[in-house]
Amino acid sequence: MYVAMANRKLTKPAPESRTPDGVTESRATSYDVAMRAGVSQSAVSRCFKPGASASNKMRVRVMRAARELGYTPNALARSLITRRSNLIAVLISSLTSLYYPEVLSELAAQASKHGMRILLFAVAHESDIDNELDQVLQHQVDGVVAAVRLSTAQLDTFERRRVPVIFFNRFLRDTPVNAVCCDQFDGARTMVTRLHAAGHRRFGIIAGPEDSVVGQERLRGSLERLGELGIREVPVVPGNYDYDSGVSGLHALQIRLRKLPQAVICANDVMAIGCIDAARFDFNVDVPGELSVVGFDGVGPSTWSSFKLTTVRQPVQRMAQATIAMLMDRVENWNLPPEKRVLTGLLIEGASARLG
Amino acid sequence: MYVAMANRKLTKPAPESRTPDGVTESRATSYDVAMRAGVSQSAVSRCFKPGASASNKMRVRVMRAARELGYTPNALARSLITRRSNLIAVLISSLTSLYYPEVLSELAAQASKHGMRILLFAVAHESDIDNELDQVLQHQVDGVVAAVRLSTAQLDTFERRRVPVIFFNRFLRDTPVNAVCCDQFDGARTMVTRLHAAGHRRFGIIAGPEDSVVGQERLRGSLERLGELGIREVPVVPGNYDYDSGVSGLHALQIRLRKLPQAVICANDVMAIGCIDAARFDFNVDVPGELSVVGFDGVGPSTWSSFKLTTVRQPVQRMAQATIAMLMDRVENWNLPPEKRVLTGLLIEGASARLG
DNA sequence: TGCATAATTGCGACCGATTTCCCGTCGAAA
DNA sequence: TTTCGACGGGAAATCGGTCGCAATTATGCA
Repeated sequence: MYVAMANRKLTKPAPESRTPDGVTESRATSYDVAMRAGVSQSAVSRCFKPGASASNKMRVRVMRAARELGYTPNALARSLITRRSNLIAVLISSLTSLYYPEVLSELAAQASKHGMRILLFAVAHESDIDNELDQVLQHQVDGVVAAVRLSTAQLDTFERRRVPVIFFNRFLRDTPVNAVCCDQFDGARTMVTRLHAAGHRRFGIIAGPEDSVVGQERLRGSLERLGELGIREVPVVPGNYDYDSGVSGLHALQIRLRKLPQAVICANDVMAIGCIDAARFDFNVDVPGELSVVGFDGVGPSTWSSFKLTTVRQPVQRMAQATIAMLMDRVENWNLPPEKRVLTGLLIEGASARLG
Repeated sequence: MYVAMANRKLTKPAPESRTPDGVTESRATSYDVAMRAGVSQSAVSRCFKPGASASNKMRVRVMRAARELGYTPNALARSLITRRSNLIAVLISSLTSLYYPEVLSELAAQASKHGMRILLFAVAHESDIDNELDQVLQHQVDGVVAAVRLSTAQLDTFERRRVPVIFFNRFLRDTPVNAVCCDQFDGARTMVTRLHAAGHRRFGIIAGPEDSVVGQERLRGSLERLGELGIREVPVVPGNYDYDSGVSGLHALQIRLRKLPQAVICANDVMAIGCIDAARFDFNVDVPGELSVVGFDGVGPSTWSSFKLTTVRQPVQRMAQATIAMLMDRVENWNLPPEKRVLTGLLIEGASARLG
């Protein structure tokens, strides 16, 4: 059997931290393990690779030496040569919302199943994105999950470098991209249909930010269906997805209409909750008795007794699963054609709207 | 001037993706940039390092070539040689709570300021931790922020590898560790003092999980102060931090006492909210008129009009800032002694408790 | 027992940077 | 015009792994 690393470059000075007994205080490398086990360095590498050929005898020796030295393979070095970092960049904007943490949590769980880790990029402002994207590229991530807007140019840089990108709940119009979405348009139509069937005629809408594709789809779907049902001139007030804009949204609607509408469609749950609170505490109006309020997302607090929100719940878990699955497919096989997977939301008949 | 990389290993086959004009379809390396700019590879490296010496002339040439090729330095290769990954591992348990996403968001923002990225480890079950820790080590993170429990053994593996660990809002008893905490004990005492001063005498407590140091501190502080004020035999029911256990907690207290207490101290906001809802909808009792309910954390929904929670808000932003600052100090200088930084929570006088 | 075949395992190139060492060049002082 | 120091920038070692190739050993079968 191979005895010692006689041919190891002698120029390498032993680090000071290396103690006489061969147990290093700091990180041990595969060389150290090899030396201690009396095998070659490549043998150590093989022992740590599941499919590789290695005799049982050697495997035992190496593993023992590794344990004694507290050896852990260096993922950086591995990634450098294999060109696989096992890292997924997740680009996310407002982690402070109620919705995204749930998404992130599911993404992390799914990624973990595939042996991937998540490199988090929480972008506070849209302007920061370019800086962050540069970091994404530098870290050689295997793929990207984007829950933020990306320009065509930004998308192109990933395309050129063959880094697959999956959009989560948003996409670029007129560009073939990979995306997993919940069908906001359809969800909004369904919601309107139900409200209309229950007899509501005077509607008000608190929309999402203009730059939110999800919000715009929810708005489009609502307006289209309302139009089909013969209801036009629906007042739409802007919102930015937070509680306060739900509150101020209802006030704005009341001012616009000179009275409250019968039903308010909010572009997300948190605004719907704000709207309910405004109705109850500012206008002293009963929900759903005198006013129906609906939202979108199905976040945790929507089920709280105070709200029992009528909403369209997004199948976050299935969406995350689909996202990671699509991403992994494209990590393995760069050439797969762009694909959009659209899941359907589930209408939750809470108690914040009179549904007949 | 240096003309071409004549001495570059000729064994390296030109990748197929490399097009004649030198613009690669895939990733460009510093060699490619060097070749195009007509300089050595080391020169390229220097141009990308802020402090390095390089003439203006060269800098311009290199940067132009880099731009043309879409070159981005490879962080893996850099980290391998510099032994700095610029990665911080964040170990977090339940991202689905209302509190942790805020923490994560702040940590990410602070880390970004120091040029660090966050490698996210969302541990679903305590049993997964060892697996995840192995991954943490493999990825050569520069430091760890732990918002989960770690055993002494687990902490030791980091210690041995000289990876600094900062605990966030928890710590190991009787072990010198780095930690940033909010003074839960003190916060609880303050809260009790105020409630007592307002005339409350019959208390109930909905505690956190037994394995939550934070929850136990809040409990200890509450009980100690209550004892000092002459109030003993306070009923304590267990909870697990979620809405439902706030609801069931109040029911349990009612059963235990055969009537409702005057004030319920909940180990966190979400349970307090559940408790309020239970009071209102299950017991038809007015909060704070007939029952005072208080929580801890100061999460977003605590300020909603439906709850206006009286709570002790944690200075999350300052805590995150302190955490990252401590971590970076220890990344630069391994030898700094263990330190605990304890910040004080802020009592928010909402409207869920009668405070006199 | 002998030879063909299969299973191990060592060697060395390579991934893409950083950094030290060292030499050539150029400007300034004499 | 000559000398010396500062500065610029090339060569090469290095980080810690992976993997193709070839050599060596083990095994199978007649």
